[in-house]
Amino acid sequence: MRYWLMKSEPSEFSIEDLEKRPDQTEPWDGVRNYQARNMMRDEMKMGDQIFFYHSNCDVPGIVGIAKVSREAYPDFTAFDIDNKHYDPGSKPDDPRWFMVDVQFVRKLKRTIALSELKDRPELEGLALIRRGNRLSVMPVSEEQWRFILSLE
DNA sequence: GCCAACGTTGGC
DNA sequence: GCCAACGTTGGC
Repeated sequence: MRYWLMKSEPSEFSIEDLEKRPDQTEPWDGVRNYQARNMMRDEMKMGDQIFFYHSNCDVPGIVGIAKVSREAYPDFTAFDIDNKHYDPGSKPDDPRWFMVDVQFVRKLKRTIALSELKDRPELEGLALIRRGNRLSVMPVSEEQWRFILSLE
């Protein structure tokens, strides 16, 4: 099993929104970055664990845990001309963008803030805190996963 | 293939 | 709201 971190703006979709879904599952649509797409399409497997990260908010940081509940399939929002993630270059018979479904596991007891993660030498290699990083889906090593949970 | 212009992300 | 750091686009 592998570990990941996925970013979402809580004003768009928060961990609370995921928890409130009837089956607590949601398609992770709207990713329009090739690196992030490749990880979802090629590497994320059923049951993989995910840190749910809130970005672009008062206290950016890790707020909860989710897991992969459906492996990659075409992101249908790319086909919908009225959707803000519409991409005319992606066709149903030749899709450009893929997504996975994620399912709520639990909220953390507290937000582990980005500022706190940056202070930890143990997390030096974490993609999230590399300068200029803007990836919305990124891998987390098992060691990093355990260490971050120990901060909770 | 180069690179300037432009758009987006996301912390602050 | 500002702006650094990217990624993408498109003219050449």
